Amino acid sequence: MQAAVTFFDLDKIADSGQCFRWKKLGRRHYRIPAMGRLLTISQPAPDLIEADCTQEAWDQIWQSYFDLDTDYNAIRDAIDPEDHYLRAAAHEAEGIRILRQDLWETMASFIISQNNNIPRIKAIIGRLCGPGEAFPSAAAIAQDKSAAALRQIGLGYRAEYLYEAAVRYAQDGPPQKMAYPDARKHLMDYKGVGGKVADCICLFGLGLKEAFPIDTWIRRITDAHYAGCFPVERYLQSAGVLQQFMFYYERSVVVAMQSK
DNA sequence: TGCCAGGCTTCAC
DNA sequence: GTGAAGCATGGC
Repeated sequence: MQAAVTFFDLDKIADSGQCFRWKKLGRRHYRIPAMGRLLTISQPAPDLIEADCTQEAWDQIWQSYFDLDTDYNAIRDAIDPEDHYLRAAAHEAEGIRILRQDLWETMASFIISQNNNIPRIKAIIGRLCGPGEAFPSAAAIAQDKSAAALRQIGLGYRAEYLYEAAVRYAQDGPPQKMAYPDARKHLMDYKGVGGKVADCICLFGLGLKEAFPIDTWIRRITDAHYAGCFPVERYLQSAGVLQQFMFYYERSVVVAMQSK
């Protein structure tokens, strides 16, 4: 099927550090294992996508996954006109959307992400999934794995965190729908989930855009451009989107510098 | 070799 | 509540 899109760039989303299992097939062309399915999608023109799913599946699953009901142009246009750094970041990051990903996969992935780099996160998650390309459920990890087995695929000290989280999540099931402050608090009750990882889970797994994850990159940005404190109160329902723009922008600048 | 990576827990104060 | 040490691993 085909669909019209706006503010959408597959390559930028893939390179924005929120998803770790997209497989690049070519320019703006990916195989995406997500939501218990496998989608092949390409973007032959900026405002057009082609995907190998039915219209019904697109409407019911992928439209939500890509957050196509949110007006990202409006978010960009609401940026403080005096904030030149943020405006530049939003311009460079045009097309990035916050994916609404499976909650358990997001939780597990960002537990693995702590004090880690993106290529290695991808490699570990690849070994965790194995050849089947399906992300193991919490119950599957709780039953079939052990902390020692997780260490063997490179999780390091995070192995215990992931194993304990799997056991608990398999037992309790996903949390009830909660507002952002409660959801964040609930997630931080998991061992190995601190403020930053909880915010990533809120943002990418629960669609709570108030969440504003502060990692080493965002810390550097806020220190350099915002006197250590980004004005989240100005952007209540979109702070997480802007965080993602800045994260992408800063990293793209550094990568461009390194390749010179 | 030392530093860094989408940080967190623990412990001292 | 804040601050520092320790934590696995691999790339640079």
